Amino acid sequence: MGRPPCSEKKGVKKGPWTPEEDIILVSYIQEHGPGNWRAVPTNTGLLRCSKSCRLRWTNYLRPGIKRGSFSDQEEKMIIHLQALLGNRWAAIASYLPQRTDNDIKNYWNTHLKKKLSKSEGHGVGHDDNEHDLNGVSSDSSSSGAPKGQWERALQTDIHMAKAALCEALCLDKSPITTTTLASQAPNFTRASPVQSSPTYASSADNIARLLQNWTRKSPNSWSPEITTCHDQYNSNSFNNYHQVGSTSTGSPSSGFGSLYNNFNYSMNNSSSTDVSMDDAANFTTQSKHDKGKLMLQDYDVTKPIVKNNSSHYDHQQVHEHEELPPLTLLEKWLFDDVTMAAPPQDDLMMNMF
DNA sequence: AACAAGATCAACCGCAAACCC
DNA sequence: CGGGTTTGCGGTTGATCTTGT
Repeated sequence: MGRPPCSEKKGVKKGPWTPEEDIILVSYIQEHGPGNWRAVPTNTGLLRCSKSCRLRWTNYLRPGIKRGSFSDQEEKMIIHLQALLGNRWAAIASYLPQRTDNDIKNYWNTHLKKKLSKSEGHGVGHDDNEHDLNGVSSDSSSSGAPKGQWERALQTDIHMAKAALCEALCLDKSPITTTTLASQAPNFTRASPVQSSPTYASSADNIARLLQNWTRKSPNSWSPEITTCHDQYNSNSFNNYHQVGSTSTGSPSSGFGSLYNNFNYSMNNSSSTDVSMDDAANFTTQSKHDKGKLMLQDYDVTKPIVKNNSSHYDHQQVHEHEELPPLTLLEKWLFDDVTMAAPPQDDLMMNMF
């Protein structure tokens, strides 16, 4: 008999998070940093399981998350990467640091799958299995996929891991991070003011924005380099949040005001700082067991390809360079529209080295 | 205006890997 | 090394929103 879901525990709440809960969680993380999720419900009094807290943070409250509709470039990247990596959303998300794996997964399932199946032509009698534009199974690990495809996907992973390592070790080369990756895409703007998602998502986004500078307050914060995007974050952010919170939940809790002041502090002290895409890309979480040491984690672009191939790749070694590995060739390929219809061949990937 | 169907997406669940003792 | 705990990931669900009739 397995462990029962945490939500089955007595007094554990399920369902959508309220703005009040978000504030509590954010406030706690602002103080202690993410990690040690098990302690979060206990220490905050939130009636949520640790898992739920972590999910809420990583998917919605974490700074640097972009919400709203996907740009064409993002869409193409996802299609490319999905073809390359299969349904490894976390790996794909690491190339789009502003997007969460959940977001990408949803977008794939709701938009791209249909789009691709349409573009594939009008029912040449293909089955329900998803295929990318190139006819490669979208789920390279699925049992139905031919062995060759699975091996190919694995080999590609290894190649890309090698590329990342190789380039990371090239100190004389100026690194190209997701910053440049993103900057090549005209529509890759941070936190687009035009939010397609209506109420709650945008309110969570506002909290995330407010958090951009929270590390300034937290001496023990795990990511001291994170700075704030002051140009976009004005007090309206919180006001919007407040409004939304009020409408969606009736009325905010009494503790809301003091928390607001708390966040306002951050905003008012953010005027001299700037944020870049690098900040989002470098946004790492501290291992609960490695306090004080930056660790490569989910949203670090050095990690994606090797996530499941750690034996091929020395994370620490790369990290010591304090720079993200360049992805020049991949970028070139990913943003090359011409190659949309032509998958990367093994020999092409091999030529990277 | 009311209802149904479809679309969207936040959140949950289960599993596996990572981690610690 | 083994067992227990924690974390991360991907698949899935279900509530809510949107669109069509």
